[in-house]
Amino acid sequence: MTISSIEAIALIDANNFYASCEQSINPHLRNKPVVILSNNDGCIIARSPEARALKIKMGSPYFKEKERLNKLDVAVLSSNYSLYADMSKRLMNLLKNYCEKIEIYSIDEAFVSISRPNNKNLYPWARKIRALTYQNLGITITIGIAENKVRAKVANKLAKNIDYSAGIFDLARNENENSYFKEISVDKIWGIGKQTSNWLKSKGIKNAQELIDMKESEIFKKLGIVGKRLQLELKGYKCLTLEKGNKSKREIQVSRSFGTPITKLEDLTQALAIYAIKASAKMRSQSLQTSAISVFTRTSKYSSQNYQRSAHKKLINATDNTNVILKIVVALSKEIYNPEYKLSKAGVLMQDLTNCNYLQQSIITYKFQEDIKKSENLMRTIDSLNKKYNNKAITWAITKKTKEWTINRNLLSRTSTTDIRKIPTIVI
DNA sequence: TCTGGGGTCCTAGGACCC
DNA sequence: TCTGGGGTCCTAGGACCC
Repeated sequence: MTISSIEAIALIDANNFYASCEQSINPHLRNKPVVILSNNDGCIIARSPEARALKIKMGSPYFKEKERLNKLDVAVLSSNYSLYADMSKRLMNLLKNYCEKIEIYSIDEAFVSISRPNNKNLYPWARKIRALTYQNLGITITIGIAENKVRAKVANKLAKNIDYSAGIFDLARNENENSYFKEISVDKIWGIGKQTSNWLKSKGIKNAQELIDMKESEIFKKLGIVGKRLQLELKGYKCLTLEKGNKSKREIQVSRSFGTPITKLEDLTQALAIYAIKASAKMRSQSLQTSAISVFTRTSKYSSQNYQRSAHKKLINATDNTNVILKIVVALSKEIYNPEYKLSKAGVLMQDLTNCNYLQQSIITYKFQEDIKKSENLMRTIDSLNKKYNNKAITWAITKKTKEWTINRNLLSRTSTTDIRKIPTIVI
């Protein structure tokens, strides 16, 4: 019989992920200030360390910063999600080889579990994956190690804040952890957002140590079970488990802000139709089907007009069929349209998702089985052609009319790792 | 002029039932 | 005439995350 070793949890994330990806495929950008813009070239969502040093703010709208960025000679790029998704896949595949369990938490972050060796020292392990990631992907990662998820997040923050940490920090290997906890402001703790941190501050709670020492009943009364779990994890108890494997999605959303606000029903319907086609393909790629479809639209958060509507439709049979979904979405779009408002954003949601491998078919529709089969084959063919020809092969006529409202992506980098035609060329 | 997108979890309260 | 209260299920919306 073996004595089971103590399991440690690490939170591994990539530093300035989007900016690092761009710098990794384009040598000219290395060691230069780089910022990445959100969809629609709206605001700044990632900065290289060099850009950070210039005090360029995260989340700041691009149009306000444009001039200054120009003056400072900062490279500005639209976000290139196919590049980031591909780099993410490579990163996660690498991590998988060096841990026992992995929960991919976001595009640039993963919780992993690893048992502590006899001498308890995980620094050599951490240094190894950090070096490998840099060598193979050109990306720097930070590793925070502790006993549970919340503390691993704290450790990761400390690894970033402490100069001599070299990107690795093991909270369980530190004696004077209170002094570290006093350095962590409450609003930097995972799970504490703006509302909660305002409340805590009004109670005189400013840092992680004070939160740990706060009366449990008071936290539970205000923050419920979520707050209670958070406090217990900070104290070192294990409340949150590692979600293993590919947990299937509960909903799929496709939504965008418009480049220019729209007022015509035609445009709204067209936009929603395009999003519905995307969402349907996304569902099929994950073997999911929807039984509840929602659409929504709204005016800009920053305009004087305030209008927001959504409409829903429940389905008797779950479906992933674009034709079926399009019909519903087009009908729903009429319900949320209002000609008096300048609409700035719209989207579709596929909810009540079920995995079609376990799907129940309603008996009423039995006689339509043949039609459904035919339709399924058609969808499969379209998906595979689009995969082969880079999403340009087949689509629905409604998407082809001229669009005045489409999003701006004026500063896109090349899709070097996912499109063979865009591979970097070397001139000798 | 121009301010992202896509998720999850939890809770309060309404509808309905007996 | 007086008209309870507990349980369940569902939904909208809040809060948070990256």
